[in-house]
This record gives sequence, structure tokens and C-alpha cells, in this order.
Amino acid sequence: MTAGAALSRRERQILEILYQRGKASVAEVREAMEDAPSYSAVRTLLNVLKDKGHVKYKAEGLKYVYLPMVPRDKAKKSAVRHLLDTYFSGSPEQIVAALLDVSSTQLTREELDRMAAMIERAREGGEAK
Amino acid sequence: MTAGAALSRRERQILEILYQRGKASVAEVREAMEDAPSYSAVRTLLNVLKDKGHVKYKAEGLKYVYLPMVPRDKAKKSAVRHLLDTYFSGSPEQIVAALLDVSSTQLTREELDRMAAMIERAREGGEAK
DNA sequence: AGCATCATGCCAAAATATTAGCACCGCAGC
DNA sequence: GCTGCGGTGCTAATATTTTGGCATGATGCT
Repeated sequence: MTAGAALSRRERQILEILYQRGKASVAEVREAMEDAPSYSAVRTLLNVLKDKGHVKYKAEGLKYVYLPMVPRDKAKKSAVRHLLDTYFSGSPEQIVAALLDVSSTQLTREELDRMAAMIERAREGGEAK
Repeated sequence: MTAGAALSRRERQILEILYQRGKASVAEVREAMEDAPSYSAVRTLLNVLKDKGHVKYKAEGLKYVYLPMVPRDKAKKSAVRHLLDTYFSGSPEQIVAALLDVSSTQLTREELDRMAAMIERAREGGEAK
């Protein structure tokens, strides 16, 4: 129920844009869409999302900017969880594998080092059963 | 166009079930749904997915089983890529962080070792710029 | 053979999602 | 003060999604 729950195609598309950018005005959302419909349409969708409780807005200057109701950090987690059991049978290491595969070309040694360090820390700190 | 492209809510739900299980009959798909509609409805959706080219089916015994058109391996990658730039600004290490966070309690030392090893291998093998 | 079961194909009704249009408001410039 | 620009609210039309129903064919059992 946190984030990716039962949204229509457009709703999801828009919510994802908001997650990408953190916050956005109607016009910004619209510009971020490949296949943007009318301004009105975007506005309606945003309102639907608001009614469903996925989005809130606040005045910023003269216009409203919309932002996700559940903060990115929470959404991240449930997205990862979902990915995990949709495509990876719940196996975290397989995600790491896919990750390395997908982004191997852009990964710097430093990034890899940091990842390794994180895992190292988890091994010591968490000390799973 | 690979996998998660412009599907309706139900279509997505069903396709994801197929990715989870690899293949499934109409009844199996239906059983895997929390909020399952009628058998007919599921059947229709499966056919829609077939028409859209996301799913194929083959006879297995007496009934048909459906399976995703694009194989899990490919779908995985684009799902990871999508996750990456929706919630993580394209930063692979942040995914690893989230992953560890989400699944820290269930991770065995062996799994962590294997992850570390993968990263190690990437560091040597790939030798990114 | 007759019947219940479980599969499929096809189709039309009902529910939702998606879109655009119109009216209004505040602000800046002429 | 009028006018154009860019924002909002509301609402109605359209398109798509989602659903169930009915007819049919194969299988297995009594």
C-alpha cells in the first residue's frame, strides 16, 4: 500500500516522474512526459493522485508544486522489495549481479569500492544468523 | 518496449505473476492474485497480453500455459534500469544500500560473501574507466 | 450413453481512466 | 482600466479497461 499500489498507467507514470524529480509543477510534469497529453489532463491526474493520497502539493511562489506523499526513502524500499520478488525470487545477490551487468560500463572503481565497503560493513555489523 | 511498457493495471499485475512463476495456466494466474476477478476476466487479460505481444502460450497437457514473451533475463535488466533511474538517480551503489537495508535480516554471511565476490570480480575484470 | 468438469473462444455490459474544454482569478504592462 | 499570460477548479465527453456470461468441445466417470 505504500507506493506502487493499484495505480493506473498514467497515474503511475506521473508518480514516477515526481519520484525522479522530487517535486514538480504541473507544467514540469507535463514536460517530463514523452507522450504528454494536454495540460488539463495532467492536472486532472495530479488531482486524482492527490485524492487517492499518493501526492500532496504546496504553493511555491505563484503556483503549486506537487510531491509524493510517501517520501522517496520509503518508496525506494518497497520498490526494491517488489523488484526482488517479481524478478529475482527474493534473492538479493541476483540483483547485485544484474546491477553490475546493467551498469558495468559506467561504474568507476570508487563506486565499486564503496559498494564493497557497504557489504563488508553489513557482514560485520548485522552479523546475520 | 521491452517489458513494462504502457500496460494497464491488471495487465501489469498478471505479467508480473508470470515473471514470478515463469509460466502459469489461467487458473494458476488467477490463484496468484489477491483480488482475483472471474476466470473469464483473467482469460481475457491474458489474451490481451498475447495480442500486445507480451505473452505467448503453449499447450501443456490439456491446457495452455502462458509465459512472458521477453525472457526473464532481459526483463530483469530493464526493470533494474528503470528502478535505477526512477528512485535512485541512476546510482547503483544506492540500490545496494537499499538492498542491504531491506533484506538485512535475512542475509546469511554466505550471501554477503558472494556479493562481495561479485563486486570484486567486477573491479578486476571490467576495469572501468 | 449421459453427465459433470474444465478447458477454450467470443462478445457485450459496466466500471475506470483519460482527455479536453470552459470559466475564473491574480498579476504585469500598456 | 483593459488585456494577455499563466495559473486554478470543475465538469462532461471519450476511450480504455475490466468484468461476466454464454456456447462449445474434450475428458473421465458411472
